[in-house]
Amino acid sequence: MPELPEVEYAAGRLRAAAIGATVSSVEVSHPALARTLTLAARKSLIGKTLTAVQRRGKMQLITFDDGHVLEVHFRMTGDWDIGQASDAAPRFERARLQFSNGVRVSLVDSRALGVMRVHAPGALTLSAMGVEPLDDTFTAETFASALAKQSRAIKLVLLNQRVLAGVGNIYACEALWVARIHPTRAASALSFARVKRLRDAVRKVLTAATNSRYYGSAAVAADDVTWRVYDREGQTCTRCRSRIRRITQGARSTYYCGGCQR
DNA sequence: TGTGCCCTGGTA
DNA sequence: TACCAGGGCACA
Repeated sequence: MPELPEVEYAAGRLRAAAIGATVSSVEVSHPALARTLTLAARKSLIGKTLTAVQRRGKMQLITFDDGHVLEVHFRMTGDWDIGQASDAAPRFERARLQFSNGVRVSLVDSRALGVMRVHAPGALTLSAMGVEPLDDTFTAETFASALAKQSRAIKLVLLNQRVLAGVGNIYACEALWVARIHPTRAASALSFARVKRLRDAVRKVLTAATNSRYYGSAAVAADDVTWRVYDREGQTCTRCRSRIRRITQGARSTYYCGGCQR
């Protein structure tokens, strides 16, 4: 599922295909998406030229020459399918942006949980979002300060986009494994040494995924990368040979090693 | 702070 | 055929 590395990769593909191109049509083919990408919103993009694609957390912010911003969140199963106008519609196509240069950008999203919405010039505010984990501003000190205010389990805090923007279930599990931290530990109870280890681990797993040829979780489909703990319930930990366990936190599965994550 | 909802393809 | 997966949000 798309987390920070996968969204960054998708944003890069969109940049390469559509920066400088002008929107000729916007179509929506799923009622759930039409609730946020309304007819008026779709019309507001017609004739506008795409000038930038930025990523903030798991969001893509697509800016047009008049200042309108198209916000896109892939949620669970979203992705871009980029091709030509003449191509057959991809499977699970939920929305389509057609550009005057012939490029077709389709949101494909099997579970249809993805969100697209348009913000008028200057209307978008992102102040509630947490720090970007790959930014230089994400230090052990700032992380420790943020965690000190959180009494909830560290795994749940890692998923909180107001604390850390872009980390999802997979990389949260993986980072906790790398840092050897038990997922149910209260965030505020972590020592500074553990916070530092976790900060480094988050950056390590995200950087590794971003640098991977297959870009993180996309590689799972290609069978080229296996996770250390995620989706490995009952299997053996590659570090200590203990059994990988699965628990539920916040209605999501958490995988961890019962031996080396304390 | 915890739970349920939105969604639907894949899996048991 | 029933259930599971889960990001983000509303609500209790």
